[in-house]
Amino acid sequence: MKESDNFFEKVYKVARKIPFGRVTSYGAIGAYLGAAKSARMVGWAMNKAHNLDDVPAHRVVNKKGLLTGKHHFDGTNLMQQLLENEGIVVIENQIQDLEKVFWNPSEEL
DNA sequence: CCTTTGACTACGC
DNA sequence: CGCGTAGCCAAAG
Repeated sequence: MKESDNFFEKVYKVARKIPFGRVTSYGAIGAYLGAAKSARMVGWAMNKAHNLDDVPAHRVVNKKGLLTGKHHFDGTNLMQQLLENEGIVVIENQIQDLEKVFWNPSEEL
């Protein structure tokens, strides 16, 4: 393993630590990584995460709790189903009670 | 090396 | 309240 991959590596690391039934935002992860303004980079890392099985990308949503990345899963409601499976209420790609299920790595990790 | 992109976020109209 | 634009940053082509 190479620590040089730290950016993506950190993203994967944090993403794997997301507790069951919780979600976080790209910006929150980015902030934890020290790149708060690079929320997109987190998304890019997630894109590579497709190669990895350990990254629960479905637990990572945008700041509004919107399942923006569901199009990258399989094009259907798979992401929503996964979240609902964890006890998260999702309606129209929008996570309900976001504040209850939101997991902030900067505070809880 | 320079240009494009991309699963974001904030602000403005 | 929905859409557009701008700012942001790093990787891929």
